[in-house]
Amino acid sequence: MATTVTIRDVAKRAGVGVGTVSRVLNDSDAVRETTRHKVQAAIEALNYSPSPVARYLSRGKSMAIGVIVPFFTNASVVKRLQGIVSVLAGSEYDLVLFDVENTENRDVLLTNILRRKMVDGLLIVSLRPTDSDMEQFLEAAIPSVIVDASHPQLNSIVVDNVQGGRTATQHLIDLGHVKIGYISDFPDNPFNLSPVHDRHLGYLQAIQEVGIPYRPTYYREGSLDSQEACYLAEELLTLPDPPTAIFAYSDMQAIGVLEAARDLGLRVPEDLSVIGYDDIEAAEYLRLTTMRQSLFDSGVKGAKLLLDVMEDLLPQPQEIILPTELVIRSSTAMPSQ
Amino acid sequence: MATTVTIRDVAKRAGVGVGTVSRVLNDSDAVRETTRHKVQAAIEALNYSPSPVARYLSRGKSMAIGVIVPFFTNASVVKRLQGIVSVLAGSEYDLVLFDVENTENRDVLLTNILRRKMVDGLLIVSLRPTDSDMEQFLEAAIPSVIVDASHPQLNSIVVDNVQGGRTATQHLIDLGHVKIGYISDFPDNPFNLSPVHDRHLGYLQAIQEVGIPYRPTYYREGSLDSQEACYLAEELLTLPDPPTAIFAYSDMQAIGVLEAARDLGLRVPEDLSVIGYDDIEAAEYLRLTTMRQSLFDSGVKGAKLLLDVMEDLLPQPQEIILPTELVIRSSTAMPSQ
DNA sequence: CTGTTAGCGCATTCAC
DNA sequence: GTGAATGCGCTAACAG
Repeated sequence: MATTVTIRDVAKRAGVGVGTVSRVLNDSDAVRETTRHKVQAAIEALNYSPSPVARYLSRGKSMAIGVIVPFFTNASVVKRLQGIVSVLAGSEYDLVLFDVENTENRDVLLTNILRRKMVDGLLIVSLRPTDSDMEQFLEAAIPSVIVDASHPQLNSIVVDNVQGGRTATQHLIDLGHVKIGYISDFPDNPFNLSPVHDRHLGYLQAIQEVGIPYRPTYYREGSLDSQEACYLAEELLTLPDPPTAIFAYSDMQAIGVLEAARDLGLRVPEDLSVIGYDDIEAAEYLRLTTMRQSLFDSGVKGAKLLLDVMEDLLPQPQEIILPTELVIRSSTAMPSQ
Repeated sequence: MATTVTIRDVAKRAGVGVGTVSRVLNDSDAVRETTRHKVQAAIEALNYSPSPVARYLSRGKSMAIGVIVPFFTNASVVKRLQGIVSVLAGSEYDLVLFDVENTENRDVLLTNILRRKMVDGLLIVSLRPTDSDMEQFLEAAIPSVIVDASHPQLNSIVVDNVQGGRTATQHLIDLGHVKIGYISDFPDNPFNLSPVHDRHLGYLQAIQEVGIPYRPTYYREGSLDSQEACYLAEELLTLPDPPTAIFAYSDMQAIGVLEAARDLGLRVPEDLSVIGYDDIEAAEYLRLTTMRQSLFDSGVKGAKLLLDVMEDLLPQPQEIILPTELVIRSSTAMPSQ
């Protein structure tokens, strides 16, 4: 039957004590070769492998890393997660995935994970801990890294979104655009305020730098959803004096803008320039000009940093800033007139 | 300090025994109201929550569901996973994610997961267990469900890929195409043989049904990667007598075909019709005609089935067949001449 | 070097 | 109803 074989069975079979078996399991050096072989033979014979759970209970380590992601349906989040998976798969840690879809959910999750010490390390994607969260963090003392958000007291992997927003807008300006619309994510999104704020700030800085006045009518906000962005873009494009270029907060939204243009019979880039942000895969297929932030790489870097922190317990919170890069494809060009 | 608060602390604080605390934790009915309140107060005061690990050890359940996915970078796999996440997030189970990138990896993983009983249930995506795996499955007796693959002895969620392949090809034929290329995944892919075989079979059936001879030159195979598919499509399209339509095994590959057409200055659908399979999100943006298989839904159904199996221990392996649907967009049309 | 023992935190009998 | 004792499988500290 499937009657679990325990360390005791192995010990008996090998004619040794459980302590010895435990030693060879954790390859302690203090075991005679002959004994080690006997034990290993017994392990083979019994087809034994130790229970990670019991090990955890006894040792206080779960050998698991928790990954908290918001809106797992979001393309850029998935891309970051892929980076995380790629490094964790090669580690000895299991990856426990938590999806956060709303704020209540979020709080409960964080509290449980932290209090119960369910994991040895925590990777938080695109979510900024509140100040009250921080107490729990400090209390739980679980090594953590935030990807795409930051907190002074926590390790984080970020990009300079102000700069990114500036560069994107600057690209449009360089092309000769003056009437530049901006489609944003909700800035009061309870999850991850800074990137949406920063990117918009970059946009503002760029236009103000060259003396383009800010036109509130050119600003729209909605969720990270191409449908909704499409709708917002149509609003912008049917204005009496519509923008000749639109900067979208994310590629998903830029895709919505592209659809709006198509629906309205506008050619891109002849009649309308569109620039996105992220460089998700679809951006390439659609030949969308965008600000690339190394999504996958942010996951890789975050996971590696976490692993480091878990080993050395680096005392100082690190903040790694990843570069951002303008990728010019075929969705931006000079305004037609 | 972060000194974990245990059930014992709660018991002491409430002036009761640990047994009683345990009872209210698992809301056993056999507890007096007043006592229950005392205990709950203590729990609140101490900010206590039980350790899932200890609970597991004592009860034999890990409260975790393992999800094994191959090539986590694959868009359709991600989509299925999203469906799984959406239902598991609402359950009391944690989701432990395992990524399989090669066959050795795969075997080790499966063995470990099964032998160690790390999880209470297992969801396997797009991977078919070998016969030798099956021994382990039966031995471990862990409730399992396979999504997008099947095995007579295991629960599974599948689509009829032969039918899907037929329908896709038939659509091209109905449009008037005769010279129909096919770009496949590797059929000797060690992971998931049947869909790639089945879909091609559907293609063959469809053309033979109407008397179109099979032309081996119109067949190419490569990985599920748009780059590679692009290359293969260029081979097809630069043939002396090139196909007027191409059926790609997956949308990702169809996207590669689209790129090849663009590189070659071919208009889609005027000069070339392209049909994909899956209906991933990008397919919509690109207005790609494709065979939709409800990726997300397959994850949802799989997770739900697993949950059911874990509760009732349905003895009979279920096989749920999901429908497939032709989605006509703008990448297919009549051949130009 | 190696056997024995005492927990890890909780669920579960078993008496009271 | 409720408290005390036992065990889940393993590690670690302690003798020998």
